[in-house]
Amino acid sequence: MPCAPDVDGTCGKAANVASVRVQLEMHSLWEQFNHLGNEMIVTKSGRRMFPTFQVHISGMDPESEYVLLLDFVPVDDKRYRYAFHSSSWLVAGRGDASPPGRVHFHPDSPARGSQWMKQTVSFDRLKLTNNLLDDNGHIILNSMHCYQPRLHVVLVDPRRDSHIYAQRNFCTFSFPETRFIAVTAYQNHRITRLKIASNPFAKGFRTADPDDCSYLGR
Amino acid sequence: MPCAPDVDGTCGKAANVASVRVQLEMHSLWEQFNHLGNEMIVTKSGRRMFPTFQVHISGMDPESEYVLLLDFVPVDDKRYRYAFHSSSWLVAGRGDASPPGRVHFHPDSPARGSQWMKQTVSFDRLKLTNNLLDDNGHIILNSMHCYQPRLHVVLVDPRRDSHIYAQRNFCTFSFPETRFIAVTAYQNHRITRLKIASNPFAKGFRTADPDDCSYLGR
DNA sequence: AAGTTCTCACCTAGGTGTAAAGTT
DNA sequence: AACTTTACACCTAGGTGAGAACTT
Repeated sequence: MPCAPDVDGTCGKAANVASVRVQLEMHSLWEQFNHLGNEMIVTKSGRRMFPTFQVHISGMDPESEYVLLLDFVPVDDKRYRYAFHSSSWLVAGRGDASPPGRVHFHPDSPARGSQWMKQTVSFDRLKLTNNLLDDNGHIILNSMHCYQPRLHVVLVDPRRDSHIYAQRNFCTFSFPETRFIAVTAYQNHRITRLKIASNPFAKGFRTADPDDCSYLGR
Repeated sequence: MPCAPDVDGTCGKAANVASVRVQLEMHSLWEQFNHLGNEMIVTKSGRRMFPTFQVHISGMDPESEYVLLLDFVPVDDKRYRYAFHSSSWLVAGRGDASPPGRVHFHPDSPARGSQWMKQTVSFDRLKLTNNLLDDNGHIILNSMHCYQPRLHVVLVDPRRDSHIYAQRNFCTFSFPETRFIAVTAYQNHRITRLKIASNPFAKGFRTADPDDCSYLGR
């Protein structure tokens, strides 16, 4: 289902951002992870997300330039722990201090609307880290905290003093099914199994167990 | 040795292109290949160059934006063939019709001078093909013809009507030691041996022969 | 005979979870 | 006890020239 922008950017210009629509790719895979309580590994050197955050975009002005970026907002101010006996996440106290807030610019930015719209936009170069001192430009997250990824679409306004209008030139998209808890090691074994079953790079850990293929939904 | 631009772009602007200097990386490796008569494989699906065309750039305005691109000019209007008995290239007649002229934009283009200058700029994504109908954007060359790669540095002028000044906004760099003959299979066995000795992806063909390491120059 | 295409084993480069070891 | 780090085997993805097969 397409997602309408959280911020309405209606204004009189030929190219604005109000008509932009964004659809999450691999929606049903995200739903399966979200249903189990999704986890994403963070490491010192940085770890990719899986599933990858990928979207299909429509409604851009083909000739105008846009910048796409992703950030991660804490869902709450809590620290979590996993209760193995009940297979569930419990609140373990107040959240730790937020690490330096960073954004990940899609490496193709800036690009024209026609470029963004003609194929799936994939944020597969993005990496998550728990290293507060990271200087590779990775996204820094607190382990055992819950995060919501957000996509921002920014119209590059060629006019001088465009900062005056900047508030009208971007919109934000948030897909609740992409929420996850950052971890240094997987807690829920069902998450581990679904990652192994669906991530091509983990094929070496697959068994002949047909349950491993259940994510195919067929 | 830095290479001064072929085209002098002196003009009164704060940022121009006349002061740009470009230095070829892996110069001594290029020299060794050039000394033997360099060959580059072309295939239907596209083949990387080796050595890779890499440069170090200085003299740009850090704040201005530049586009970098590579093209390949025929050195002459001749077709060559390799004489195995004399281990040398001979003229085999007039050159074939030139394929569609293409340029390869460096994928980071456009970028600010500070970005281009802070590390080696590598054209390792560029691929050479002999397929006249290629639609992957690869550089199309005639096999058994000789080519000279050229680097163009284009200043992105933010002023309106910048096309009026466009002729002053680019310069071209040409390194004679990067010249080569396009082939579908290597002709000179010494070129083959030097490629195997110096290209990490050909390590599987290396023997214990110490000659294979001669390119190290030690 | 000369040049091109194709498949292949062998690499580089780097993304996986595992299990043991380390840390607090 | 709870969490993090590290080395590792096993993958994906794709860049090599060899050599056989194919084309003209």
